[in-house]
Amino acid sequence: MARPTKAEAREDTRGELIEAAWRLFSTEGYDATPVGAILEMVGLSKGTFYYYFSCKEDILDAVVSRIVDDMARDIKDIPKMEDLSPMQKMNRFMETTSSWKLTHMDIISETIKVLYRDENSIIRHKMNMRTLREFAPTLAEIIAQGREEGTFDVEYPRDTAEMILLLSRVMGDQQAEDMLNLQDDPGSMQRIMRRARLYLDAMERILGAPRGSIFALDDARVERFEQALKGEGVRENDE
Amino acid sequence: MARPTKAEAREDTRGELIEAAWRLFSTEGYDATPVGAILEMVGLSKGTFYYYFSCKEDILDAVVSRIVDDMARDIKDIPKMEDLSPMQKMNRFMETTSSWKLTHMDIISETIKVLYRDENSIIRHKMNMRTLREFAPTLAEIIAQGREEGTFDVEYPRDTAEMILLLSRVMGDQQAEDMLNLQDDPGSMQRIMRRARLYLDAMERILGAPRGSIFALDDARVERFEQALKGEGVRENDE
DNA sequence: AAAATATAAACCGACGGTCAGTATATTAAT
DNA sequence: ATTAATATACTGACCGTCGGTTTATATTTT
Repeated sequence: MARPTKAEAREDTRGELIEAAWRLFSTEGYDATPVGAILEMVGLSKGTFYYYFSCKEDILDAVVSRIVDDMARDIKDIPKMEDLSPMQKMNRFMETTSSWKLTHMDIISETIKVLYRDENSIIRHKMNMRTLREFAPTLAEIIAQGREEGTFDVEYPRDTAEMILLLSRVMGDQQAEDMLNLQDDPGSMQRIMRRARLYLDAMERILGAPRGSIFALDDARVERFEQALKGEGVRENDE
Repeated sequence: MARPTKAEAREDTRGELIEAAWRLFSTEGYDATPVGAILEMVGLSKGTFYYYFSCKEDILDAVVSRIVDDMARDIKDIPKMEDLSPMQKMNRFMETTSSWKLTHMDIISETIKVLYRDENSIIRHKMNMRTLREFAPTLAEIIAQGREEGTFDVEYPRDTAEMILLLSRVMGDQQAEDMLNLQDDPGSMQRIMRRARLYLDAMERILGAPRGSIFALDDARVERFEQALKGEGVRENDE
């Protein structure tokens, strides 16, 4: 009734709470999830929550850190890959971030609906800030390498990196929005693709890279993307 | 004690509520402002609020609409100004949106601190969405005119307009953040300017416009900008 | 006089957060 | 080895606040 015996003790209570919180935040929303629901899910009582976290926002930060840091691991060592040219590293970077989303598409597309509700903009905002902080140095390094080799024509790698990241963020936002309006409007698929190319072109120009050098949207990827969306589109209808 | 007589009746109760709400949201934050505080400010009671608004979020929407629509009025007729070239219209557009911020700088810089707190991202998000919806058609029209005259080299005016708008939004976000760290770091002023130029350059490239054709950041403007910031920087210290 | 309008005020349930307490685990002292 | 002292992990009742509802009531309009 108080501290559990070693046998019945949890191994990673904090982690369990974070996981449960994410499950709830991404299905119900942040405001709509009472702290009590998180505790109910893992079978603990109110007090325990405030033993591990100082307030509700604190566990949101933890949730966001966990997700973003998970993504960050995959890209952190791209600048050190010596068999890749800066341009290839750039593409690898783009691929990795976008394919992370693709791999998690099944989860994400269900989640997007919730995450992109107005009231949940705090979740997106925290993710955005964290993503910027975690990804910008890596991308800046790639850009700096490219500048030294003459592949990119930029003055300030760090600022440019942030701008590229920010651009790809708003692209993601728009695509998410488009995907939500997908079921009825058949032309929206083309709009998504058109926009994606527009953004990719913009990034090329910003980097001063040759036209077509960023190809994160090759045909195979588009194909997979369409499949994922179609699959979801069908599932969408039986609500 | 119930319905006031015609003599003591308010003229625009709803408007008063919206104004009071904005005053509180922008100084205390959205979550941190209880509905009751808005009523207290205008001297009304709970029931009245829910007579004019269906819920708390409803008055936030009203606040946002009022502000954005106010800005939108100044730009809506730019495309029809026949004495201006598309390029000039583009610059006028940029000037108007950025100078709106400048004119309201005294209010804004105090407000920014509140608005840019994580919990208030819902306010920013709603403003962003509304701004995009209200401004994009106008900007798209200007771009389309420029394309026909050969000034701009773009394929999709509407998408490009949205992208430009989105870009200037993230620029604004970054500048706001920079301004918050202004008091201690003296180099941040230069960073703000450097970034602004970076973004303006990026927009030029996206539009396929000649280098230097967008000059929303001329010296006079920079000067005024610096003054406004300095003034605030001083006031900042006596907290 | 009836209906619609504009306001008051008491009230409700849910939620975030606090707190005093409790039982187990661990470490240090004897 | 035993005991004392402290740290850890957790409980659950409780509190204040807040968004929102409901009912009442006085005034205007029709």
